[in-house]
Amino acid sequence: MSGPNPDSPLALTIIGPTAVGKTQLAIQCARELDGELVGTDSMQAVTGMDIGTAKPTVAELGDIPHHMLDVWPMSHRADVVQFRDLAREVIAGIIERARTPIVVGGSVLYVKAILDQFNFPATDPIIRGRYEAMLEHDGPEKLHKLLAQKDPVTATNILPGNGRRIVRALEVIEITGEPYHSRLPVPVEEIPSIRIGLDIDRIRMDSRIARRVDAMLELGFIAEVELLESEGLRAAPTASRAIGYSQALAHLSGEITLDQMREKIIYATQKFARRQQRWFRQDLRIHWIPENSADLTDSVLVHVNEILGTQ
RNA sequence: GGCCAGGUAGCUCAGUUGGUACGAGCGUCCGACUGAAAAUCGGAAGGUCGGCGGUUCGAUCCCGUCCCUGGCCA
Repeated sequence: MSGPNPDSPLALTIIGPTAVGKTQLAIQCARELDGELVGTDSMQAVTGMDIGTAKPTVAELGDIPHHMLDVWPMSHRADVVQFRDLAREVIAGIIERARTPIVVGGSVLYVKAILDQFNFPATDPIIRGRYEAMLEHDGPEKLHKLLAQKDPVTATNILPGNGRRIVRALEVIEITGEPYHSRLPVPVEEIPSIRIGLDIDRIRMDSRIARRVDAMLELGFIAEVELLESEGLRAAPTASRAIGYSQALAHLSGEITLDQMREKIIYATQKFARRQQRWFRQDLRIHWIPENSADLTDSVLVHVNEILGTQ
């Protein structure tokens, strides 16, 4: 297989629900395409959250660089814009080195934000904080009424119970003085990319997830959470809510048994994977390949060459 | 074998003092989604209310009987 055409730098993107084997495939593709991996996972971005996020290990990666891991301390609140800007810098660097960026993930909004044109209105912690306090105090319905006064169109696009989105809409309106336009944009590529989706059937997916959770427990997941807890995990806005970690914290404080924790983590992960699949299904640019193909990497490379050949 | 409790949506259970099940949570499916997205929120589908007989104008609810589950006693 030949490498990418240096005259038309193209990123490869590998997506799919959790635990399908994206990382492994990405590593193999990186070997074939002289690539470097770019993570798009909001939780793998956090230092110290390793086992529970199935973060690729040094042993797995070998000499393949994997960017966008461990870019945030645990106490950091995840931030799409910051992540997108960092990731785009990283991708530009890879292209400059005449290598292939291989985007792997993960968090759908992050993938979209990085690869497509995606402008986020500004944010302001003070204004946000004020509306969050109001949400806490008055509940979402009251805030929704306020939103309806300031921006009736947006109010009809956000359901009255969705406090989170109402707060953000009010924040943006106050900062910009304009309506919020809370509609997702029609995707326009910012970074040209071949998108590969790893397809998996439900039954296999569910059992892979269950096995992965058990493997995490064997690898010492609980000990990892205990360590993070001692470093302040409970107070971390994003990290404390990660699947697995939140259940482990509940177990460590005696709310649930180890078995219950295991069950809950598996369920939550399966639910998450379903949500991811629903997201991905909407993106018609994705070329789907069954995860259990005998020659997965080759299938990807064939597709890549087809695309490059037609340019 | 006897006694008690229970058999209502895929699961855990509400409920109807007899008049077409206001069911709930979870799951499932579907949808929304712009600075916490492993987040946040919404919609829909699903039930001959254990079987069979009886009483009644009418039974998921009353009576009889059978089956099943759990507990206690032998």
